[in-house]
Amino acid sequence: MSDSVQRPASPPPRPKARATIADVAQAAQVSKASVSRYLNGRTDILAPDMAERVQQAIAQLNYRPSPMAQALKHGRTRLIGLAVADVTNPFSVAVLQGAEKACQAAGYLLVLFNLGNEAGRERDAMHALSAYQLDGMILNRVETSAQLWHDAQLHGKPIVLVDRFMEGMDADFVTVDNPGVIQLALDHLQAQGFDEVLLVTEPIAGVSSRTARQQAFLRYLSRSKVLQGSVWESAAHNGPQLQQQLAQWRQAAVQAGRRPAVLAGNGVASLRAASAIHALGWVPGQELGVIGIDETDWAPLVGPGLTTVAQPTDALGQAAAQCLIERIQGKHSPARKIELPGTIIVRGSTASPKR
Amino acid sequence: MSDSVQRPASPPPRPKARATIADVAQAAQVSKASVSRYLNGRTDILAPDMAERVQQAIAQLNYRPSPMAQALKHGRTRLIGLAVADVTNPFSVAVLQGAEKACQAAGYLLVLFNLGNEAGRERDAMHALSAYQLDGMILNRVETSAQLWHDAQLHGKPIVLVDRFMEGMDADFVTVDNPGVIQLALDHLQAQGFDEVLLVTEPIAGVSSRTARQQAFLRYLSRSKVLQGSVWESAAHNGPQLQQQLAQWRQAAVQAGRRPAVLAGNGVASLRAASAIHALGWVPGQELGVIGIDETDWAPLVGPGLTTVAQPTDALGQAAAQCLIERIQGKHSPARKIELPGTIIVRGSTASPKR
DNA sequence: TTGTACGCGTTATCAC
DNA sequence: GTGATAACGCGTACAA
Repeated sequence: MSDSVQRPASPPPRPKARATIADVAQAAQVSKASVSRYLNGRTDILAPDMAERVQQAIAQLNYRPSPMAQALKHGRTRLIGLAVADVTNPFSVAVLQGAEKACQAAGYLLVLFNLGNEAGRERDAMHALSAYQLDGMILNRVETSAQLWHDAQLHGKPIVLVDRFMEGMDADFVTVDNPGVIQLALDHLQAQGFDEVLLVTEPIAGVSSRTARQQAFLRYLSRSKVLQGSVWESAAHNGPQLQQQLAQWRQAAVQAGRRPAVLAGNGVASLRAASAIHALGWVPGQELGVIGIDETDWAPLVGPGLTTVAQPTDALGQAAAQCLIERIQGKHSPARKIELPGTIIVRGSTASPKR
Repeated sequence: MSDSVQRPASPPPRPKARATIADVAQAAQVSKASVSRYLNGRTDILAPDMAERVQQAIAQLNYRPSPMAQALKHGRTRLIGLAVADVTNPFSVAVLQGAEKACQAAGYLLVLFNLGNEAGRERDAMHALSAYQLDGMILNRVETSAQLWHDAQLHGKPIVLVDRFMEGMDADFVTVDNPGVIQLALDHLQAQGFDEVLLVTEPIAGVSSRTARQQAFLRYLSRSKVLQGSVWESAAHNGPQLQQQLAQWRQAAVQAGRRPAVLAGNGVASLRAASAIHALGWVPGQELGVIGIDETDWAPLVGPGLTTVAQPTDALGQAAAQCLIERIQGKHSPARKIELPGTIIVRGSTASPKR
């Protein structure tokens, strides 16, 4: 077992260690301070030949400063956290991509936390924020109660909220223009000749984006002369119930001589609604109109294609990240709310109903 | 503009700093060393009353040791990187979830890198591996040429490959059993009465998983008495071309009195194939059989439902992470290859063709 | 212009 | 048993 001997001396476990600033200094025959200055662009206070030697030593040793050590020194890690409710939701991934771009451009590294819809893991994410000294955090999901994590826990680290707001938190908030999205959808349905709309949404449960869409929906209805509608909350695993509800609702509408359409509140709700419709043997655009918020890969494929209102996910992610980075860099201004418009993509599922 | 004044003094920007081990020591009236011992569970070498005081001080100050400082000390960060070719691919996300579970259970934090199918960003990820002193990395995509990053770059950090292997790298490799998956699919097609199969795959381009599936496909055909087939590589944005190819191929098959089916090589290929079929006005299971590797959200919704062979994504992610963690903890053994089986999910798209 | 010395938060080694 | 102290890699006053 001679290979299990542990030499207690300095470099036993890592065969090839990273080059340090000291190594560079030695190779270039200068002091660590000079190397540091070179790295920080203080070349104006450096003799050209020294800069030259340092430059070569760095290249030769393939040296990169250690962000960890830098973090220890002045509290910044150039790490940004992104906590999403559920990576499984394509919306989250799309926002991630946007945020990633902005972070990369600004020299930050994006760290993903998947909260998996579990409240407890949100606390973990907050702990990680301070433990790993992340410079800031983009938060997509959040317990609906604001009090749970006091700002004191953040140690002054900035936070930007995406998609879901929380009353009583003064943090920047980036979201799609929910009333606008609802209006796009309902204007379109109305123009196509539908007049009875069912909003299928995930359980509202205090989630701000769902509340906002529901309220915009109801407000639109209250002002419309022709549109009527109602709301159905579809929980996780009660597909049959949704299916039954859809059947009853449609029958009543048709018997009343109305033209029914379903509006799905987001991508998940769209999937549930499409599944229920599929299970009933219906075809979107045939027995009823269908429109969904959130564009998805599969929207063009089901039936004659699903009409959707796409969120500007990439822009949302970028805006959130840029917003956060400004805060990190010390911008002091009252909390902002950034609202971006959605875009309608018309397909066959909202073809004008036969009279 | 009085609020734009910058105080250059010490604690202006961060109002509330984290508690340090020194704070705890002072509050508990002991030395930092004792606190450290307490934290590392050396309570057997600690006077009970001291332990008590330290315990209280820690609770009172809400103290947590700084992973960064620990990293500086002994090179481990308890951070694991996961570099995926493309977060947009649901397969990546599913693997991520599995890996996350295992990491969480072992007290590691998973950091996601989205390579966005760009070769350059893979180098960035490798740099981050050493710069942020990640303890290891799970790699999904990799430039097809192995030499590009020499092991020297890793500074002895372990790497585990997922889904895509690279010749000449001795790293652990976790993958679905590709020949088994192909066999499941073709056995099923044959049993249903199909005898002319087109494998639609993303461009092979040296990607090991695609190569493996293609080879297994061809091998199966060469041994089968009834099945014939061919391969079509579908590139990113040439939907029309795929569509045209499908039409020609099917017509030839039918004219020869054969029963055609498409086998899509992964989720992305499934989407492309389904789109082309949709654009041709065909229905899966009607004009031709369709089966896809990778289960997707939308598989049940298109036509009579798409038959798929699901990869054990969660298990793949977990296995990869566990594997890596063993390496991190010093396990020395020759590089392993872990192969997990797939599962077939039969739906209407592979209904027996009418004679 | 350049080098020396110290501190960031931890842990490990040594004396006490 | 316990406490001072030296490192880890880096930035930066301060001294030269």
